[in-house]
Amino acid sequence: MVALIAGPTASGKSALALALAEAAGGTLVNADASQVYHDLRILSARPSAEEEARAPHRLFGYIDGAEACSAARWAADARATIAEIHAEGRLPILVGGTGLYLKTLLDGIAPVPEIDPAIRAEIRALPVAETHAALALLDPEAARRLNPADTTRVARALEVVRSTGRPLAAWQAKRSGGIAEDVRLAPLILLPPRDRLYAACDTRFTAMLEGGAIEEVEALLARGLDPALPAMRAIGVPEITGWLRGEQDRDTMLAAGQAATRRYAKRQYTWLAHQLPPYWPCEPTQLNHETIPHLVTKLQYWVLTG
RNA sequence: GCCCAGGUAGCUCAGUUGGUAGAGCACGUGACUGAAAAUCACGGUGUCGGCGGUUCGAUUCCGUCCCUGGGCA
Repeated sequence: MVALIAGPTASGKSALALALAEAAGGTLVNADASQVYHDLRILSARPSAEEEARAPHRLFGYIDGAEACSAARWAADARATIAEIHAEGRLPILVGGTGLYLKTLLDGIAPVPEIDPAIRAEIRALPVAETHAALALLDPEAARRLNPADTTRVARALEVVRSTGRPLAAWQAKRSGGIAEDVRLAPLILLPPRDRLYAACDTRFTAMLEGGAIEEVEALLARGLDPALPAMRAIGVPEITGWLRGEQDRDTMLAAGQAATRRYAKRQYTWLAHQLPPYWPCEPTQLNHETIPHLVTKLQYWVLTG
């Protein structure tokens, strides 16, 4: 049995997961793409030391910011971690907001081999237009299918065909590594009212600024990392960096950080509402001290009854 | 009180030599197979400050009032 609590940022999923862990002897497993980075405690809203002391936490802050995680890497780590937790006789509780990571863990992903780092670096240094033109020669089908401005996907398609000699679509005909067939799942998707969620996003970014986010960015900048790394692109890092460099005033930076948080929550909302199995239960109310115990009870029942 | 400059989308602003208006951001809808807190697609949401006047027609011209900013007293 694996419990799964998914929801957009600032939906209160961590508090619910922690309460379930305490009630059911569970171990939290992070399923959030930014909370994996050690350098981002405050900006990724990772659980505090006090919260981590209340129940075992896994896959939080376990990757150095100088590295780039990926859906496949996280899913492999999560698969192994879940097996360990089961061996301990505890309940794994997946908690996070990165839909692609969860889908990869459950349904697997195309078994594309590692990309030659030199090819990847070369392609990412190119302007999209050139990448797309190169893709049109090596994988015309992908070039037609993808939007020419979609830098991430166009680069991915080109690096795959150049590094492996096969087009991406050929690899994607098959998925591997998913655990959905092997485990029983007790899922819950949190979809709180949009206005409440946005208010929580705004409050959250303000609190981060007052709670050490600036020092966190300063420390990150002191490392001199590539700005293209995921840890350097996390919400708040570019905004605070711009302010520290005097490119914008504090109010502008605050508003930009809040807007980025809201837009992120909205994309998660769309993803969770459309890309996950439609029969998964949803929780449409805002979580608070009254609703959390009720949901914990409900989840415990689902866990027990499978 | 007088003089200037403004008042157009949620915000910052363009613009219309008179034919009811458009950019960026915000916002909305959506896509998503190894960077996903990423990347991308589509959508203009509006008493053009109020009230009069001129005109076939006013957001545009005129009058007046209100509001904001600056200056002079």
